[in-house]
Amino acid sequence: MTEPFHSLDRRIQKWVFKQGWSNLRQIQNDAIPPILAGNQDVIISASTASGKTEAFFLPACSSTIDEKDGYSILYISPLKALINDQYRRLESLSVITDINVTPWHGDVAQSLKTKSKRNPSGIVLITPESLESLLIRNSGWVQRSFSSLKYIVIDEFHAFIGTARGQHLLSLLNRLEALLQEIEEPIPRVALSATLGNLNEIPGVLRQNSRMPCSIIKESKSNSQIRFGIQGYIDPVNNDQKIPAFHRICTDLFSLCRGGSHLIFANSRKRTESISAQLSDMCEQEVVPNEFFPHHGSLDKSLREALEARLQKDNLPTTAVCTMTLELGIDIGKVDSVIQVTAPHSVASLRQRLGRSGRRNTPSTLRMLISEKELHADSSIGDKLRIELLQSIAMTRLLIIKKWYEPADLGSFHFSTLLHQVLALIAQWGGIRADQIYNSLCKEGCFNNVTVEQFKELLHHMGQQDLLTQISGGQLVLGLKGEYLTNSYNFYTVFKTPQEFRVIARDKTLGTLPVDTLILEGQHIIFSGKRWRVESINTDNKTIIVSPSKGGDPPQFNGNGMLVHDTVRQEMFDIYKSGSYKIPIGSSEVDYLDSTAKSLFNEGLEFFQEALLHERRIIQHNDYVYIVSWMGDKIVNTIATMLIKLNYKVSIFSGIIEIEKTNLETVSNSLFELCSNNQLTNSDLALSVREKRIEKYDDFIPESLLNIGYGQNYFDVERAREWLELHII
DNA sequence: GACCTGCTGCGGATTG
Repeated sequence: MTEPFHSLDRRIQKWVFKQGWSNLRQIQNDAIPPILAGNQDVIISASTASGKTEAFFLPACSSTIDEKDGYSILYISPLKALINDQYRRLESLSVITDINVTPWHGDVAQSLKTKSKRNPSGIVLITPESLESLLIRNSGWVQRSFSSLKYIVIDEFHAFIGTARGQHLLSLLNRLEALLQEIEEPIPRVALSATLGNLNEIPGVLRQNSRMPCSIIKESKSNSQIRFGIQGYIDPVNNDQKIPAFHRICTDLFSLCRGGSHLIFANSRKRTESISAQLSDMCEQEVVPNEFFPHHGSLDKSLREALEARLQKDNLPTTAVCTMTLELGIDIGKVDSVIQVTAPHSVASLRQRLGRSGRRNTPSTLRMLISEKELHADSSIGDKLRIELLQSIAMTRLLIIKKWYEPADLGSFHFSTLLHQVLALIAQWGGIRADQIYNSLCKEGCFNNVTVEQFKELLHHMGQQDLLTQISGGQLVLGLKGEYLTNSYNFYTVFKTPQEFRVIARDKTLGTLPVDTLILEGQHIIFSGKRWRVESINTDNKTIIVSPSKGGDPPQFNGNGMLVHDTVRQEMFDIYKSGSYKIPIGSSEVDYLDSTAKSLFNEGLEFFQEALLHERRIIQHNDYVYIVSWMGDKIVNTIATMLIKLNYKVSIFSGIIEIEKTNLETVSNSLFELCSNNQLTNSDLALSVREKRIEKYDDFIPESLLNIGYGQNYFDVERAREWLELHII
């Protein structure tokens, strides 16, 4: 064992030996000195299953092992399932070291929480929402029982960064630290995370005021091998004659996956259901036991857990057809291969998915199955360019050669979450002055891009809606509406969830469907990878009763789009410009496309060259004008919305802007005028967007702030103008 | 043309 190991407490060393470990991993050794020192924040950045959790807990437990009064370690996780996993893993350590471990989330028995409340000590494993409820309802107890807190550790920190829930978490950390103010030194924050695109910016996210230095511990680059390939499919226009691409994809999936252990990522719950039902049918036709199962967020927990256990046990061949639910940190072991059907949405998520495959001594395997429409006289430019295949190729190259992935977007205002935190602070203290709220949340806190004027406007608007009211002496207290919101069971989460129906078969809950899904009695549906007939729909208790049947289609689940990054579109352009998708390794080139994908690529390339797209960004076809910018969706959205403001009829397909009933000259002149207007801002553009209420409390945000927040998230006027000046004018 | 996450205290019935 190495030098750092010997600085751990003897009881911790004993536990390590009992695990049968002959050595600590590199990140575990590296983490010991800064965590034992206890005078700095630490970011541990490494892939899934690399021993990050132990890297924190070994030194942290070592230095707090004899603390018996109050909690010493606060562990925060985005998932209840992860808390349960960690609790199991810490159990043996807690037996040897006599450190209490308390899981604390909505599913944990009240009795267990009450017991820990009477005698707080050791480690608490909690969700942000449960911590919020403790701060609002029990802040006095929190102040006492966390008064000797030594560490705050956040698991899966990458899952929080840039999101409303992440902003909530940061605000909670600041509020907790403010509550424990008698402690002179701030409490070290430790973030455990998957590798991040902009790692050097993360210390500033973890703590906004830099009151503590931050060490970054990074896993050294692995030399693991990757096998990858892309298979193309042509979806025929005339379905009577030829087999649809979907069926050929399923046939190939069946032969690729049968008998092994695989994950199929299908990008939407609807497609996940279709594919898994089709593969199950094929098992039935071949008279073999079914080994294909769906996994997504609308399926009941019991079904998902059964599948996770089956994947982990490894004794039965199992393929999960899944959404991002199997991208996260839940323990399912490693699989033989990962298959992506349709183009991935981001390189970052593709990377997480790839990390799920590759057993000991075998390379990670990634396959992509991409279908494109057969061309006809009226095919769109996007189809002619074979844009989905091109995006898949670009993402593969960015992941494998350039080792690039999207950095988190850190510029959002999060007004909805700010409003939530204003209410939470007032609820926590009973009454508090406006300047105190501003200082704690904005000036010293994580909403530091919000100005005093914007904050005043928000408070004023909240007052008008009876969310809060000012009493004599200047204190703010909750208004009637504010009382109603904060007393609701639903208040502790900052993210929005739709109303849902429960789907039940033979008294067993299969999962949930959004209330606005169009489902009728007697209809046949696919759900949970099986085929059903809808027997009855009960709107009072929000249930749908189904019975087994044949046939049916999966229901439509709703969702918002996401933004493709500039770098991905630029890579797509570079590939066509250079004319080759191959990856140079040494003096040779790796080809990873099958023959269909290759001919699809050549069709797209041919159109690119014929249309002179290597030098033209704007083209005309009949009375349509197209802008092919090869830029990310923020810039595409900005240019499209600028044109909509000038009353053009505009639509966007995969980053290509289509303008109806016009000509090149007219559009170019308009764009020139737009560029000469230096006054136009992102918020001005947001004015013409109708549906801007996206986050949970957006209904209570004044229109002006809504425009600022939306503009910041979806537009970039400055860079769009730069691009237009360079390429169009 | 997407996905995911989480949440209380109390009253009343039932059981040992």
